[in-house]
This record gives sequence, C-alpha cells and structure tokens, in this order.
Amino acid sequence: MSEPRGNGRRSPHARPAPAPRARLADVARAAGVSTMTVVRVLRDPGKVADATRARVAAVLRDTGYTPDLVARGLASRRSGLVAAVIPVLTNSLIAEIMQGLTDALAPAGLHLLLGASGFSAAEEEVLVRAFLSRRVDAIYLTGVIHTPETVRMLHGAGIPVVEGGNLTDDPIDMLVGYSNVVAAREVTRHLLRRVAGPVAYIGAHPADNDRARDRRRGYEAALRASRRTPDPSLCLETSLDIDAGAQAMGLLLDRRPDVRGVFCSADAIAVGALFESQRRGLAIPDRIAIAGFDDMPIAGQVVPALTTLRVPRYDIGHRAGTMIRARLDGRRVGKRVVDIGYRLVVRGSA
Amino acid sequence: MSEPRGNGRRSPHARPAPAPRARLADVARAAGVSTMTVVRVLRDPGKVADATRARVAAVLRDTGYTPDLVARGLASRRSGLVAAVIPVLTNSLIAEIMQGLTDALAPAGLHLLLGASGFSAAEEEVLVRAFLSRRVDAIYLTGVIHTPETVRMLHGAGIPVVEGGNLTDDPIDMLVGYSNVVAAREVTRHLLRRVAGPVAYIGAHPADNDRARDRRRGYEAALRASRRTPDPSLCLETSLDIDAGAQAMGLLLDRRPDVRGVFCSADAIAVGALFESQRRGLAIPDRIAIAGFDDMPIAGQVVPALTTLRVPRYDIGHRAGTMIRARLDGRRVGKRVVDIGYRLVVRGSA
DNA sequence: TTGAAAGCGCTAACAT
DNA sequence: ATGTTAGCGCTTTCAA
Repeated sequence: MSEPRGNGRRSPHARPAPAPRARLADVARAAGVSTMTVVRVLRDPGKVADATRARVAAVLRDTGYTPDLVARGLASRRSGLVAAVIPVLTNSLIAEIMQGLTDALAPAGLHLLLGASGFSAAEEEVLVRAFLSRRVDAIYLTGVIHTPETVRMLHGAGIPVVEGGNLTDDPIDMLVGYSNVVAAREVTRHLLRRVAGPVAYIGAHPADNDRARDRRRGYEAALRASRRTPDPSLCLETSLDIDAGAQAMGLLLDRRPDVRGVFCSADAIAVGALFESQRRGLAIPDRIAIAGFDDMPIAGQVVPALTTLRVPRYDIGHRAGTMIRARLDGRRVGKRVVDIGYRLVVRGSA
Repeated sequence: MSEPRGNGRRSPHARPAPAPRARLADVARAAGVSTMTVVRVLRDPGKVADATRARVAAVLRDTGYTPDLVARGLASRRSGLVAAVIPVLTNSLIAEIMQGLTDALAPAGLHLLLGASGFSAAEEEVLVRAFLSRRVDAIYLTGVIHTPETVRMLHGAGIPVVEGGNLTDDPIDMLVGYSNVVAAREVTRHLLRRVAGPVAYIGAHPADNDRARDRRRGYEAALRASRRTPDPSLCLETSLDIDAGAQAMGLLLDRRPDVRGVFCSADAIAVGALFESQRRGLAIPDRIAIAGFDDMPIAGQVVPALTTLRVPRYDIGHRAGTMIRARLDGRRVGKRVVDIGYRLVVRGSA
C-alpha cells in the first residue's frame, strides 16, 4: 500500500515545492482499477470497457499524468533516444543533416542526443561509450573513420548504426553517403578544363576527417588523370571556416602568384578565398577560377556565384532517420548502403 | 539468486547476438562482494579495503562494465540530460549557442537533448512536455516567448530553466541575453547618422520570434527618436536566410528606389541584401548603406565588410550551461538574469 | 569496511 | 475485459 509521497523536500530555499507527479499507480488507485487498465486506456483504448475508459480518462486528465520515460526505458529496454556524433554543431552542412535526422525521428517519438567530437576520433569514442551507457536505441556517426574500439563497441551493442557523409567498403552497419573522392575529382576536372595554369587545393585538415581526406585524394586523382603532378606548394590545409579560407588564399597567392585555379574542399573556404581574391583586385574567374564543395546557400549568392558541388545534406539525415526507424520497427532495411549522389553546379566563379 | 541471462534473442536474422552487458550484480558476484562494494570502488575507492578494491577493479576491467544510465536515472531521479529547444538547427547563431552549452555541460557528464520547434511556440510546448517526460535535469529555451502552458509546466517541474538570447521582465527562472530592442536601436541610429535618405528594415518574421520582433521595435524607436515616422513600405518581413534576404532587397529596391539605407535584423539577410545590391550595380555604402545583426564570420569577409552588431553567442550558451551546472550542484546562482551585452561593429557597408 | 533490503515507475507475461 | 506478479539495473537507507 503506497503512501502519498512528496514529504521532505531538502533545500530550505527551494521554490514552491513542485507537486509530485502522478504515477501510473496513483491514477489507477484514483480510478479504482489496476495499473494495467490505465496502460490500456493509454495505449489501446479499444480494449477497455467504455465506462472504465471514461473514468480512467477523467483521472488522467485531472492529474495531468505524463509517463516517466526513464522508467519506461528501463522496463522496456527502449530508451527512445537516438544519438548522433558530429564534429561540431556550428557547421551548417552538418546542421542540415541533423535537421533531416531529427525531422525523420520526431514523428516516432524518438529524441536526438547530440555530441560534438571536435573532429577527433578519440573524442568520438568517448561519446559513443557514454551514449551506449545511456542505452540509446540507435547511433548516427559522421564519416567512416573511427577508432577500433568505437567499432568494437558498436558491433557489440546490437543497435542500428548509420554512418553518414561518405562511402566505405566496410561500413559498421548502415551508411548514407556519396563518394567524396569521385565528386572532388569531378570538380577538379572541371577546373582543369577551364583553366590553363596551375590549379591549387585548399582544404580542411584531414586528420580524423575522411571527407576532407577523400576530397584531396579526388583532387590529386584528377591532376594525375590530366598528366599533372600534384605539387605540395599548391596544396594548403587549414580550418573549416571563411576566415581561414581567406587567409589560406592570401598565403597561396603570395607563394604562387602564377596560380590560375583553386579547388576548395568546402564552400566556407571557397567563399573566404573568393573574398580575399576580390580584395586583391583579382578578376574571378578570368584571373583566378574558384570552385567549392557543398553548395551552401551563400554559394549561389556571392558575386560571382560559386561553382560547387551540390550534396543533398538534409536528405542524408532524413534517410538515415528513416533507416533507423525501419530497423527499430523490426522491418528489414533493403539497402544498407545508400549512395545518395551529388551534382556539379557550374556558376560564374569557374 | 539471479541466473545468467541472454537466452532467447528474438529475431532469427539477428546479427551475432550481442553479449549481454555485465550488470553491477554480475560484477559483485564475480568478485565475491556485494553490489554496494562495487559501487564504492566506482565512486569512492578510498572507502574500500585495498585487497577488495583490487579484486573488484580486476573484474570491472575484465567484464568491461559500464553503468546503465537509464537505471541510474530511475533510481537517483537524475537523468543527466539537459534539453534545449531551439527554432532550427541550421541557424549558425543558434548552433554556436548550442556549442557553448554542450561544451559547458559535457565535463559534468551532462548530455544535450536537442529539439527543433521551427519557430513555433506551440511546437516548443510539445517538445517541453516530451522532455519533462524524459525527466531532464534542466532546460534551455530560445527566447522569452512561450505558451502559458509551457510556462506552467516549467514552473511545476522544479528544474533549472534558462531562457537565452533576449531580455524580459519576467523570466521563468534564469536568463542569459541582451536587449535586442536597444541593440537594434543603436544599429539603426548609426545608419540614420550616416545616411540622408530613407532607411528601411528587412527582418525575419516576428511571429513567436521575440528577437526579430524586438529588433524591429528597436528600428522603429530609432526612427521616432530622429523624428521620422516608420513607413510600412520601407519594412519587409521574410525568412531568415541569404536567399530570402536577396529577394527581399530586390523587392525593396523595386518598390522604393529612393531608399538609402537598410537595417537587416540578421547578417544572413544583410549579406543577401548586399549581394543583390551588387548585382544591381549599386555602390555600397555610397548609394545604399547596409547594416546587419549578429556578426557572423562572413560579415567580416564580404566586400565591403558588413557593419553589424556583435553578440557573444557562444558565451550565451556557455554561461547558460554554467548556471545550470551550478544549480544542479546545489549552489545558489547569484545573478539569475545575465545581460551579456553586445557591441556595434562599424565596417565598410555602413 | 561491508552488506541487505527496499524501492524508483514502468512493462511484459501470464493469469483470471 | 481486467488484474497479478515479477522484474529492468541501479541508488538509498539503514545495519552490522
């Protein structure tokens, strides 16, 4: 026989003691039924007699009962939580993927637990361990580079895992991405066709970032395909933002005034490079051609507009969410690896 | 006497059955101690005899025990989860606030549960209800406009709440922000001093968005202070992105070719407006001056660079996280309302 | 220094 | 159509 609770709040300065939440047992007692009947009214009202249902519903309303999802999670072994590990929150690309993911998950009552690894596989491992401890129902990982321990834990966890944003031969489980190598090769090939002189590369640091790494590989592959040798003095690695892009472009122009084209591994970098070129009075694309990657909204607005590669980022997240839901619902996922594609967008800058 | 579990996995196609996780009781049994002793080794090793501690530690290592945070949450009434409700994930401003928040929370083992309301107070209410059901330990809300029901639930929940990004007379609990009205007035006043002709306003839709609403109010206040009357044909409301900003600027220029200055309620809009002006061959700032709000990274890079208002967005999130941690640790928070300030940044565009 | 017992609020499987 | 009985894996309180 459980007694009303709520006695003995601890802090003397506590604000007006929050009324203890009604539990299932409280509702059941007030309605004169068992907890199971309340549960049925909540989940499958058809199975309960009209009179009983009405009585229980009234109590439910009066008490403002809300289920305790923590308790439910423990009992049902389903937390209703999906975790995503991303490099940083402040990258608009990634943010769009997350928006797609949360939009796909929300209708199923699944909530998004977000962790930022700062582009570190080691930090990703820490987050994955913590999320598994929280018994998340599924995990989304950015990219395909992970520590062996991360992969081991994930295999052992027996939950759906989606890697996003790139392709790989041995995904942990499911994957939604596109070939960064091939896409970057295509952009670079476009530049090589448009430009007579040297074509440079400015990209993000590739450590623990397979997208950046593969984009550089694609650039180099395109050079070799056109019988040029990748030249280290034409390749810069920097941070993933506008300011860094501008600065890197300055460095490049100082070092190699003969450069005639630049492939930037991200639009943020490309836009910075474009502005720096403008500040130096270089005509785009005639004196120097610039191409980016991602097709961020700004790419279409800068003057001249940026030639870039469009990636369906929102779709990556949404598709990942859909695959996760399918698996949690017990359905088999036909294609565990989805190549979501991309498209070269030629504009004025190259 | 609990038996080893793990019998009877359901799906016939299930991948290699994940080994059942070790529980506290498993570790205790293997080490020949009680669960409490294991807990002590984990939390307060000094209180356990050396020999016992070594034995337990070895088992802990061998089994790779990780605590079940769901069970812990139920028993301790602390989920270790902090929820944040934001309008959208894809706004870089908000993303930086979230980065600050998660950076402040992570060291305390607190995880971020993120929900996107799509600028709808009703949707925010849905999310708050769901998060309370998850027994989150604290909540961060974007802005100061909420439904009465949201406020009621939050008051009743008895957990720390931080509203961020604006000021208000009656915060729900704690608040970290700055006066959008005063800040916008200052930017507009700057424009009015620099420009002879009409000064227009392009802003985000103000419904359920108090920051946008207040920035418009600040604009209008500055006009009145300089004895001008706000003119509806000079005020446009649109979406919060570059494309929308460009389009709105086009509309404005068609409608009021005499306009000489524009205050945009966000840098994203301002940058779009700037590009549209450039496409039309209008000199900035001589023919038309443009000012933004937020000081996003791009503001300093566009040519000419954007006059704008700098807001310490990362700090808003970080400070909010610090306040939440303080309260969860049982410390009293001295200033429950923090005016984090701002700074007018004058650059070439106005 | 160590342990036993009683929950936390819910779900699941099996009664009736 | 409704109820009963055991847990889920941990924390908490009280004892020894």
